[in-house]
Amino acid sequence: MMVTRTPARTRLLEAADRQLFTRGVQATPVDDLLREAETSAATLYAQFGSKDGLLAEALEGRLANWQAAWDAHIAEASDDTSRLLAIFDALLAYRERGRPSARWCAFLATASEMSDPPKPVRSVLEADSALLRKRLLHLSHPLAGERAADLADAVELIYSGVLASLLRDDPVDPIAVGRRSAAVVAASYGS
Amino acid sequence: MMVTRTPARTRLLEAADRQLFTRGVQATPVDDLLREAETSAATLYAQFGSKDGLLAEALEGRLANWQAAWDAHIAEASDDTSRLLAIFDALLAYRERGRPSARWCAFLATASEMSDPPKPVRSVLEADSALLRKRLLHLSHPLAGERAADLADAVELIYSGVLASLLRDDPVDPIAVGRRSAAVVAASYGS
DNA sequence: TCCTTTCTAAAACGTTCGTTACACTTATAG
DNA sequence: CTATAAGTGTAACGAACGTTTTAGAAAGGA
Repeated sequence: MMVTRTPARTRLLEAADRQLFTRGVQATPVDDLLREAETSAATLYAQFGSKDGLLAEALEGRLANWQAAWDAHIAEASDDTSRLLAIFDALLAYRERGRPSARWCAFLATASEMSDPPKPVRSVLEADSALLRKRLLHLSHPLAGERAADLADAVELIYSGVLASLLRDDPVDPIAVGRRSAAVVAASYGS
Repeated sequence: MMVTRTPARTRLLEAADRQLFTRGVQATPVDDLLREAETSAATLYAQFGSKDGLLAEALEGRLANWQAAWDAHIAEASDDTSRLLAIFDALLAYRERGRPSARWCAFLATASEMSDPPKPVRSVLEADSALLRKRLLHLSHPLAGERAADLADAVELIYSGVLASLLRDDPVDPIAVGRRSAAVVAASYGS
């Protein structure tokens, strides 16, 4: 008799989310994902078509979770500046919650590994960058007016710096450093 | 009769520098390096021991070149602030000069690809991070005094952000954005 | 009961790739 | 000339890995 449990498709996505972005996509063999998900190769290829297909859906899940977390922290913020800086608070909460672990950023890591990603993967990567840029631009407008694009560029760069700093064996907390720097830059637009 | 030409060892290093960091380490087969270097597998393994050995030496070369370029731009700067910001000018010159091309940063890309790099590779990566941190701390001191470490952390993060931004298909010029942001942050320490 | 769908187990295929072995040539030194 | 060392081209090995295949089991609905 088979115990009712979460479907194989979900287990595969969870295993992919946990392994692909910590060990690296190329460094993680399909067999390891199958072992953690306690399923078989046939199921994976029936559900996702390929390893890249599974990767693409795992990235979509990350994007959805991140977008929701960011949303929540924007809603909690009380003034325009903290709404712009909410991205750092969301990142802090996102990483502290044991949720999906990763060495640094699943999207940047994937972009770094695959110089020419297949279409479904590329779409998610572009969607992530687009979301980042669009939201920061929107949040920058009340602070910087016509110069919102410049402020948004600066915050996006600092945010990417926070993520990249996780790759170096840096003792300091990059999220706090990034938030402080972004606050200084944002304040310089408030004249 | 054999024409005297640059030794096979040098050609291999040049080929590695040109291919490993544009296509990715794992994505570049040894055979492609051999083809560009116009040499044979036996020579590579006699000279470098392994593909990772060649990678490590290629990274060492990058580090030496980058250190020299940064040195030169620090020497050219006239005041403390431009000495601290010289890292961005050096990066700009380093990338504009056709020299060694790369998708973003050879060191961060390697760290991202290899979750547990072999010792010689790890050494170069750590040396790069150490050089970055040590120099920025030294250059921050005349500007921020006792708070030099904080300023150095901020500039290092922004610098990493510049590099990471090259991974996104960002239309804006990250080096200029980073230099401006770093200038604002540095100025905030000048009270 | 039969059918359909989903899942499972295991083996095998085909490819790619790092690495090594082998036989041979060239350059330099004694 | 000869001996030694370094370099070269080719081929092959051996392992890892993504993917496919085959055959069968479990579960639910008509």
